[in-house]
Amino acid sequence: MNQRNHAMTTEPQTTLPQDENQIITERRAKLKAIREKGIAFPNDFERKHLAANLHAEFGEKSHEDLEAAQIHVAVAGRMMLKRVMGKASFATAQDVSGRIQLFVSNDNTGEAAHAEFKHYDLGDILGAEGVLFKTKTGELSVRVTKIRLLTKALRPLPEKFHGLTDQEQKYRQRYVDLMTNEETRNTFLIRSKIVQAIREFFARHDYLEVETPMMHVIPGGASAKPFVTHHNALDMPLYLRIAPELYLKRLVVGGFEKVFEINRNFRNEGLSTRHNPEFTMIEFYEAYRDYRYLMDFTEKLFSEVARKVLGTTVINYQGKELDLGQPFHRLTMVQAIQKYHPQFSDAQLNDRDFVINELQDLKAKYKPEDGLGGLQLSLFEELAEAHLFEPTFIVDYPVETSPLARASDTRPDITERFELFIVGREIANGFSELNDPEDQEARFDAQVAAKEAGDEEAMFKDADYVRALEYGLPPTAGEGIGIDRLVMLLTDAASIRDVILFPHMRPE
RNA sequence: GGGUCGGUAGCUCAGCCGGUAGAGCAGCGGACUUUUAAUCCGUUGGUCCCGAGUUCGAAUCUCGGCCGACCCA
Repeated sequence: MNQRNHAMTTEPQTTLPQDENQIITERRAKLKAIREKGIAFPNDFERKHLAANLHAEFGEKSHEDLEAAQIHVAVAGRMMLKRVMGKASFATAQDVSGRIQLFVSNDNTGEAAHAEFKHYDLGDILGAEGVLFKTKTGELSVRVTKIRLLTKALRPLPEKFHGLTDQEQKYRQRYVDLMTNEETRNTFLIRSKIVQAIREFFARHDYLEVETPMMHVIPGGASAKPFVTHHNALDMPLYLRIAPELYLKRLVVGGFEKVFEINRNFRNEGLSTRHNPEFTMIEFYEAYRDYRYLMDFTEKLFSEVARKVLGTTVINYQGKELDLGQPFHRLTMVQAIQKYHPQFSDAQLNDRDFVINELQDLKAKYKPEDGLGGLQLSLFEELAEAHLFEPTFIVDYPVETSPLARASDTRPDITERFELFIVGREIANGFSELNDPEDQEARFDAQVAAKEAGDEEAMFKDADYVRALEYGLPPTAGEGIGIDRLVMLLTDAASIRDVILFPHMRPE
């Protein structure tokens, strides 16, 4: 019965425009001929060598040394370039590590095999065996004795010199982008190294890596609109998580005193060069620490990751230089506003009416019901945020916009919270955690009231989370870092889509 | 949501003061045994994003729409 239900649901499907063309037709005919001769997609070629390893090991050897050594190799890869010259040909094969040149000739490969090779197309995947040698110009190459077509490519590669440049196609058909653009491959190699370096950092600090639910009954831990899905068996709505925060802190309650999770969050918001609906965050929590410790810890993390991945802490972002190895600036919101707008006095920026006036003059978005802190935050976002190019911690966030953060002991209207801005973008958010269950419950109630008053991004009340706090959360500090934005910074990427393999796109 | 730019051959792009579409690469055929985006000769290939309007005639001008990139909110 359930199966019937499933069968009756509409299956998502994609239909691509009819795009057969002369080239594809030609290649289909070639494939048909290959099928008629035998196995068209063989899987018995034994690849023994990678291009980059061969260059590293034998690239410096002389022509004579190579001839004397007679090094037999078996390489495989996609044919990216092809130069046919009658009785001999050159081809460039690309594997995961790089490229190696193949020399195919009547003399070494045989006339029949060479004749067949001439009909191979750019993009085809080849396997070749032969002996290493150096060409006249000194390029390490394989003098091919055997060559086979392993996979016929039916679709042509983009133009060989410019590669794929159309941004939309680079995102939609990332596989084509990856096979043609070294820069794209490099971006995602760096991304992988960044994540690896982060894991190493946390492992060395004795953190436990955990996985908490992606599907939440109550979406919590951030102020954002969630995606909704439906659980059939339980017949109830579920929300894709907007943050793992509340679950990670439950783990600290349970006694895992240092935890982190690197995974996706989902926020049902617009798309931009800085926003993708699913994005990767690391969140981490450590007991018996506060937000000041986190700031120092974050500086260490960023400079270590940069040094490991790029070999330096000095990075160039969109033509401007910054150093992740220097201590980051630390400013309050008011100080940050004054840094770029010194005409405002402390008295003015602490005058509610004055701030509202400024916001109105700037035609800025703000919530009129906000207290001074919330209004200052709106003004900060309007006047200062985009200018914070060098790493800067902004501190003293108002209680009303920080419902999970511990309030200051000296100023009850602000929290022990910071956000880190680099190149004008928010990249991290951390605070001393609110571990007073009664205060937390009151803050949730205030959020619920705001939601009922129409604030779609206000938080839901999570009663079990309050119950967990009632068992006792030790004093704890926690932080989230946007991995995509960090990768943008370290790969000099202008758009978040450039650092996400398959960014969200409107369906074709 | 607003602004700017763009959508022409498989790819990279010309053509856009209206006269019915071009180059390079890729493909196909030919020459060429050390090329490097090989070169040379020949050649196939188009829903000029979609729709409407203006006009004798629209890739080109006008309007509407779709899609994308960038900037702004």
